[in-house]
Amino acid sequence: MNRDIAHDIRALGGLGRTLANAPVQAELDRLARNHPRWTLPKPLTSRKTIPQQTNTATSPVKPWHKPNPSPYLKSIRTKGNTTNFLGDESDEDADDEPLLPTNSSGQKSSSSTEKGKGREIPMPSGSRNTMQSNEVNIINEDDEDEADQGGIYPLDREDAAETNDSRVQEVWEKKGFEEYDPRKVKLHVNALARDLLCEGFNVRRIWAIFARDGISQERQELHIKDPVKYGPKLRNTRIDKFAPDTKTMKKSPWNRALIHHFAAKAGEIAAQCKDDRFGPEAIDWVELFSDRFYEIFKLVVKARCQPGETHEARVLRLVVADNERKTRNAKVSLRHAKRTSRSDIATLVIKECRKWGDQEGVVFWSHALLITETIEDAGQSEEEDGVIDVEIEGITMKQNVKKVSRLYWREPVIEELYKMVDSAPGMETAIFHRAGAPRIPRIRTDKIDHRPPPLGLPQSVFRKEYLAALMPHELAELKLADHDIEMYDFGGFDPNEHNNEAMDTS
DNA sequence: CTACTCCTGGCGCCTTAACA
DNA sequence: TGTTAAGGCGCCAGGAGTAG
Repeated sequence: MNRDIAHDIRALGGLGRTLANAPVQAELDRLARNHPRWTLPKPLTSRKTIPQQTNTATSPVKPWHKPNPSPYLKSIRTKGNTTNFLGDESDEDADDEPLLPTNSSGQKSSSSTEKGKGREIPMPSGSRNTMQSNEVNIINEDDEDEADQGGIYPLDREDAAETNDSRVQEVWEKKGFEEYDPRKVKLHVNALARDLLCEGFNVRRIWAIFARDGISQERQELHIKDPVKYGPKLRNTRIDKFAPDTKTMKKSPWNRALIHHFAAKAGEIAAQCKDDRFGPEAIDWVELFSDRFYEIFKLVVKARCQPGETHEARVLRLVVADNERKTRNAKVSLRHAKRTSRSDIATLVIKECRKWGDQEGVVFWSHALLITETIEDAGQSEEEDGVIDVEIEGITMKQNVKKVSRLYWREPVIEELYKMVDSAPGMETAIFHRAGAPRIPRIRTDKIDHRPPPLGLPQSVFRKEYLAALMPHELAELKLADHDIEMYDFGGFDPNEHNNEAMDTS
């Protein structure tokens, strides 16, 4: 019987793919329904009726994959409710004053004329590029020999002429059919904007744009005089850096025209998309590009030499800031990974225990799941790299370990619980197929992690001494939840004592 | 109070090394 | 060769802080 289960799960792939299919949300829904039975009377109102069909029980939806639409999607419903008479057409081309009339026409055929126009604009160094407008497609195909797969656009030469001939459009037109997925819309929107920006500034990454040269003063004066002829282009373009701070940079007419030019192109590409990957809602491209450019403006200002700062000091400042950021992100990622994998593990064991008819196992792992999803990412302890001495056949060697710190507000039995949860994949070989690299050993230390707890937690996940030591206003600020979770003392507890026939610990 | 600024958390994707 | 853990990278977005 166990062999069948093992085969069944291994057929899905390795542990990673197994965890990906853990129906955590479905189990949580079940807990929301069932769990209070043990400690509370039945709720007065049977609120959501959750179907106990198997399709929801096997749905891989995870609670941390909350529906999180892009902030640049304008919901049709809310818009219709509030200000429908203010004009729904404002999404594409209502921003007329800084917008270039050339691209608002939205014609693909106009690109050749714009291109011709682009060539006659005096460029500081790009006059050498005498590419014919007819040949652009051919040249592009030569350039794109490797780019059609991953959407990577080959970089132009440093001195290439600016042009409105965007290759992004062709690439996105060639993308295959994709089903409409509300959760993917944001990814597509962001990806299109990213492609346009990287192509426009001839960089591989958006963050590199800040290091590009700025647009010249003369060109900006020309732009003021004739915005149509001398406006920003889509490719090999520049930003206006003549500003002391981000605010002025944002107000620059050139930069605003740039934002609207990119936004219009993105809207055009999205409108011509053959499938529904961009969804039915209007996309506020101007807002999106404004935000992206604002990031670039910040980098431009931050990367400048501060008064009295040497070049070396500036480089050091940027490197240090970057490293700090990386360290922060690493910790955040780690806590999230801990939480998701623990919830996945608990959910999968629940599933198997149910198959085995192991009711105690279901209860145990339901508790683990409930705890984990209650305290979420913030309730996971941090780790830091460390080295310990281990003795192997009388020889001392260094071994890399992870030193796990201790959350100062968390109820200590949760740590005992997590010790068991973390060891489960190693013991439950029938469920978890462990191939590949072994985990780095975890050493629990007494180092205290003083991150504050998240708000709205139930009282029992806190260490009692922590709560007792709080000032009344501090306690109120925790906004403790109305409900509570039954806690169990796992100190010295062996979960496998009771159900050896179900747990394959050998 | 609103609008803007920007810090920090979140997350998808990738690479690398170790192992079955 | 395929799978895993682990870490890094790059981009994105929520929301706290602050100026007006």
